[in-house]
Amino acid sequence: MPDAGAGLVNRLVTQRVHLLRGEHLYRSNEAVRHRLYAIQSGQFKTYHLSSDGEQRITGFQFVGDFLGLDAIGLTYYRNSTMALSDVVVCEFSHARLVDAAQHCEALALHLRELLSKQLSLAQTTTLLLANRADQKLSAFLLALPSKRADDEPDRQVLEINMSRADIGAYLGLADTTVSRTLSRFQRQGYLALRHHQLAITDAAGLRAIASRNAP
Amino acid sequence: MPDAGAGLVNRLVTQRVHLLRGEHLYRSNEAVRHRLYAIQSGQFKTYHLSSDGEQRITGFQFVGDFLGLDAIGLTYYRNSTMALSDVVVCEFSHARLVDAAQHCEALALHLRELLSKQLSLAQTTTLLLANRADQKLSAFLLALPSKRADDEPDRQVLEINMSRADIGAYLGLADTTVSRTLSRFQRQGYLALRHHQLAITDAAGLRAIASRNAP
DNA sequence: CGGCAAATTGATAGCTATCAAGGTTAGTGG
DNA sequence: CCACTAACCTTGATAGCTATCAATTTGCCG
Repeated sequence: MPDAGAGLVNRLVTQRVHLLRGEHLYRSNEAVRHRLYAIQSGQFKTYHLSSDGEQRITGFQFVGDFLGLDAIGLTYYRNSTMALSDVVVCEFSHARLVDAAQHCEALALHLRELLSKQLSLAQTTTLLLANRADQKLSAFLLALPSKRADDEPDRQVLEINMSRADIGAYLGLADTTVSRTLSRFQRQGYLALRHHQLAITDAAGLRAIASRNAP
Repeated sequence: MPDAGAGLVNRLVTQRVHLLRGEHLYRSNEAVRHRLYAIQSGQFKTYHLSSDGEQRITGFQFVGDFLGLDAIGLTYYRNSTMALSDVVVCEFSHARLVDAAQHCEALALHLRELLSKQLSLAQTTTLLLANRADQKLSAFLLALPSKRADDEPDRQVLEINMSRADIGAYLGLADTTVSRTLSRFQRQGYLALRHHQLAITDAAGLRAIASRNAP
């Protein structure tokens, strides 16, 4: 959030919600509670249930991302949002936020830009439609929020709390293909993976894979 | 647009823009003109240019869809928008729209809902990430806006102004695969295709293809 | 420690990208 | 109005990739 009304925004936070790994913030077909949520720590996944019971992952959300923006005009939630790790979110009342925005043009502008940015981002996600598995996966890994290692500039560390099956459902790949490709990336020295910790050791190499059409 | 201020909205239209097939409404990296556009007739495609010059289709837009919503907070456009047929769009000034929304809560609500709906839709597009070509293509065809034939209830007629290559770039398929799959759908009696006119003759069959995971 | 879910890895069949060759459509210029 | 050209579409053959099935291994939680 911008400086323009940090105190104001803090007064709009109705509560801080703690969830454990596996718990839902809301589920599909529940009545919309007209709340917005900002992720303070942890990771989420949002998904639809298809008619045959399969989960279709629509996205992963990280620290700083907002949840609930896509439910603003709705009566029932259209997707389910599950914590992939223990998480903390700030809860806002949408009505009070709108009310405040009426009297603070800076806040209103920020809200519009936030929605527009989310929209732009959701559309860009289409970049994941590359046709080869290594392209999808390298683009996916590079898009994840990561922390640069202090000592090595090209080494980026990040947390992968989602399962291989989740990644596959998101990218349109079988979980075995995700596992295979990650293993191959390790053998080829692009990354190191241990438990839920992933370190990208050759970001330039991954970018090359993600962007090349023909080898 | 809702009844709440139809006259008001009409006064916000700065002009009607006519474009020919192949012309651009705006291009990537152009300065944002702070306009919103509502499609009155025709079809558009929006795309990114990847580093190697390939077009990545981010979406197709049809009558009633809005353009420019994803550029609200930006200085430069992040995608290019091209007319796939002769088109007519209504141009709005974003600033004047925001100004009017300040004094008309119904309009403000409608705008928020519009953005939220677009966001929800952009996320749902992830459904196109199915792993088989016939699933992608059947889901794609069913999502296109169509007119029901008056005489036959199960027959839906729609216009396909985009090329096979465009569809392929959107779904993550080669253009030959799109062509092949469409041909097969015709042989199997799911649809009839002639020039840019497409008729879905067995929507239920296509839905079955789109939703089944294993045959 | 035991049971279970997740991850890895191998073998195989099926699908799709690629390369290549006509055929068709649409748009251009005479 | 017609011929021509370029882009688009279709279709075939082949190689490469991925889904699937299956068997282990690893890690997690009670």
